[in-house]
Amino acid sequence: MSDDDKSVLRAPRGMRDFYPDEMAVQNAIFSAWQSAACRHGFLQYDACVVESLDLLKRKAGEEIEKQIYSFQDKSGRDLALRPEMTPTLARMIAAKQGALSFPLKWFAIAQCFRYERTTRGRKREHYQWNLDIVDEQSVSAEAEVIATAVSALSMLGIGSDDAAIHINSRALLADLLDGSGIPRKIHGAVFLALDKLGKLTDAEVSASLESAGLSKENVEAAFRIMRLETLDEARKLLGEETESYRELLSLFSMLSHYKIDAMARFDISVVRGLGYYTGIVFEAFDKAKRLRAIFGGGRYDNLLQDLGGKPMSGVGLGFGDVVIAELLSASGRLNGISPTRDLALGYMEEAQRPASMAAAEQFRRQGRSVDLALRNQKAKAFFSWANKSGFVEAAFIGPEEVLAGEVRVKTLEDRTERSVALPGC
RNA sequence: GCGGGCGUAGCUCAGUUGGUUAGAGCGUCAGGUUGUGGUCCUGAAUGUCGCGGGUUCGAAUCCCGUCGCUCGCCCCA
Repeated sequence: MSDDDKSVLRAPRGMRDFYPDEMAVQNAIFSAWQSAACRHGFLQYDACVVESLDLLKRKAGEEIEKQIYSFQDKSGRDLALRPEMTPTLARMIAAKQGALSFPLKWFAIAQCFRYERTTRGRKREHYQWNLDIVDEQSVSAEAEVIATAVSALSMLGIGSDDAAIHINSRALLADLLDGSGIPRKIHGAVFLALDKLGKLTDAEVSASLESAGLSKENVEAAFRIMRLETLDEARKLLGEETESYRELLSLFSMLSHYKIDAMARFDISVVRGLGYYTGIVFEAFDKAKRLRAIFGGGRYDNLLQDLGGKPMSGVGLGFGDVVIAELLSASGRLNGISPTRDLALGYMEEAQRPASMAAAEQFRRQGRSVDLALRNQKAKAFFSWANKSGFVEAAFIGPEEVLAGEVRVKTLEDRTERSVALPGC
């Protein structure tokens, strides 16, 4: 086979196929997302995967723009595969802002595309669970969104031993920086430095801060802020209880009422890259912090007005399928997940096919999932196949069964059998 | 965009300082006589050794290029 022949057998770079075993895992994740969202009163929506490039560009920086899968349709329209769901959500809400009742709680499971180098935990295509609460000012929105995500994690077997939610507030950071006399213009540089703190040496970080325009005193102040470990320390540095501080305090209190405060912690280093976050931001990580963020999100204030809608404050959360699948796999929680195979039905001779079909139909009316053999086969071959395919039960119909009007249904795991009457033909 | 590692059977990999028809395990399929699976035994199929070029009497092995995969960095969902 030549190179060309082989490459046509592979999915394009960064894109994924889901064979049945992998699809079962994917379904388990989707179903956890879906039922957690429903339990928390979110309504599902969906939208087209293709968006107008113009809409996506409004929100994206130059760097992100290069990573958008864009193309022209045959009439020359500039279109793109959506890199995230939020612009679409904002568009849908802005278009019907007068007709919708707020605050609204919506969720979507959206396939998103990003043209970039693939790495561990990051493909060019992924599914992202999006939770949004729009037009609610209070931190109850943050609490609800976080609690919903935690609920999904717990359905997948991930608890406080495995993951932690790191919470911060951009507003609090801004207050702290203001209080230290660091000009607004260069707050962004400090946000960037926070992200680098573990990766670069302190000397390198302070050098980059200085080159961004911070004075020596500013850099020292920035380091005092970046070293904060608790909310209480932050309050002391602020010298007063700012609104941003009280919001965080209130959020932690709400999380404790949901009994998920064990998973939550204040973490000054969480800033999130996305430009549109304005208030509280959060990210969930595996305990060992070996993987990328499991989910992340925060409060945005300007999203709707940027699209020409009425200003509304919202909270959003994005939870991708790739990292959680890696975490589940690393912690051995995928072992039990495989395609559901209920009852296998086989028959010895072509003559038993009609009776087998009638029996299959009877079981199916009872709501069972029945895989009826497509051709007759030997008993040995049939049971061997049924066993390795992971069926719960198997039944084999030969002349004797048809004559007796009865078939033995065998439970494969313990080899016990029970008799079931065949329907009359 | 920058840097590291790796491409041999469906999968995991051996393959000695270049030397005959390239191997193992797992998996798959078929058999071990009469209609019941996980063990065991026997047998079988499958590779232009990623691709192209070069060096050589001779290349899976050495060199160059290329494509692909992968892991970091940058950035970010």
